[in-house]
Amino acid sequence: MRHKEGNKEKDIIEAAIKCFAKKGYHHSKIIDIAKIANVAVGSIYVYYNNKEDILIKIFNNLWERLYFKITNIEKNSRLTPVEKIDTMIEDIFDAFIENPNLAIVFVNEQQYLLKLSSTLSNNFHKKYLDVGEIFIKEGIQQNIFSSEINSNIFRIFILGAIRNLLRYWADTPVKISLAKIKENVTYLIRNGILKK
Amino acid sequence: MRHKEGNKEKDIIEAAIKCFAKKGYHHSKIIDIAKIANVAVGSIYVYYNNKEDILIKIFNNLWERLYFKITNIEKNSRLTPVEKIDTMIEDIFDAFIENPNLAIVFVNEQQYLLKLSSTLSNNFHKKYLDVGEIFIKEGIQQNIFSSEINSNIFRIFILGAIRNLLRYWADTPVKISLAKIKENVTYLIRNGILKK
DNA sequence: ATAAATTATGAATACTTATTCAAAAATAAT
DNA sequence: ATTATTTTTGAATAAGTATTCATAATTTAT
Repeated sequence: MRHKEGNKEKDIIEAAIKCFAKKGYHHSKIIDIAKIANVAVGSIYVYYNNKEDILIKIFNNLWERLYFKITNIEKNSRLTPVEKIDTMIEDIFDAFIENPNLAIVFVNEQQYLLKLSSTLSNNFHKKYLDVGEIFIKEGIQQNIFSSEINSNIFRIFILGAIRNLLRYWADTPVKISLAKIKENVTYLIRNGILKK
Repeated sequence: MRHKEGNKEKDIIEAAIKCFAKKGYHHSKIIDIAKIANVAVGSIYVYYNNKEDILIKIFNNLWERLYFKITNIEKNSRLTPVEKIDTMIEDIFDAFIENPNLAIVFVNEQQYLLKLSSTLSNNFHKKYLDVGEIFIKEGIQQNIFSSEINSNIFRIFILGAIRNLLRYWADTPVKISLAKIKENVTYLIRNGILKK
């Protein structure tokens, strides 16, 4: 049996991330992706059902990795709720440090994808959010977080804030360091803007 | 000279908002918009240069209105920096209360548009952000806000958070009231999650 | 009432682009 | 070396859809 030499499947998905980041999903043409990946147009359809399928797989990979990390945080009973949220935020930032293009695709196409991915069987994105909400509830139960906070609203609040910052950072990586952003986010979440 | 009876220009832009909200910009067809607006396909091209032009005008209208409001806040010297930010947040939420569809279009297409609108002459969006940043700097200068906060990061942080909450709210208006969301956002920005 | 000007129409056009598939190339098995 | 199997290819196909424009309808002016 013939054994594949290169890894076209991987080449294609990496090319797609580059292309989607640069032009956006809807403006990326299959032929663009093929050129970046150095394969023929037809080859893409050997490894993926269609264009949408590529995007779905990009996201599923990402959320699977993040879900793996958050379950590790959850298992670590020595961490306080504050530390859990800090670590969770750190993991999200870290996931994008190695791949700014992925960050851009994430912030731009995530919403479009939610409509499709909700039908997927292993929805790592949903699972991830559920664990995140548990952390907030723990903090409130343990009387560490203010009980005035609605955990659902907070979850959406914080993810939106991070997403927007990542987009900004990914677009202009020179202007400000991700470490600085991470620091500010952690501070703002803990203390808000008012001076103590 | 002939005088227009109805207002097709307005009908079209309102139909476009509905359609973009429901299907997304890229999946909305000109013929869809024409049907909703009760006009012929050709009429759309009488009032707008092309499909993109409609989207650009939707956003320009929105940011123009918000810019008008924020300049009024700026002029009101009796307000403290905290009150200014509170009012600013309130205005953003209010702008979408009357038109949930506009909120959906805003959160979904804003990013795609930034690439185009940056070339526009009256960029109300940019002007708006600049005034917002002034409020933060005032607060830090007057020693009311923590000086650990980077005003640029905060601006992006807070707008991202609001955008994400609006999207959530617009998608599921029954689950949670906008008033409740607004309340939580104000609280979080002031105090963070930690109990005092 | 007629002409002039304006506004509205939608079938036809032109263009883009995702997807297919028959054939070729590359590799493995005999 | 020959055959079988797998992988790759890209021109051709198919489908969709933004935009145009000649014509019609409507309103205003004379």
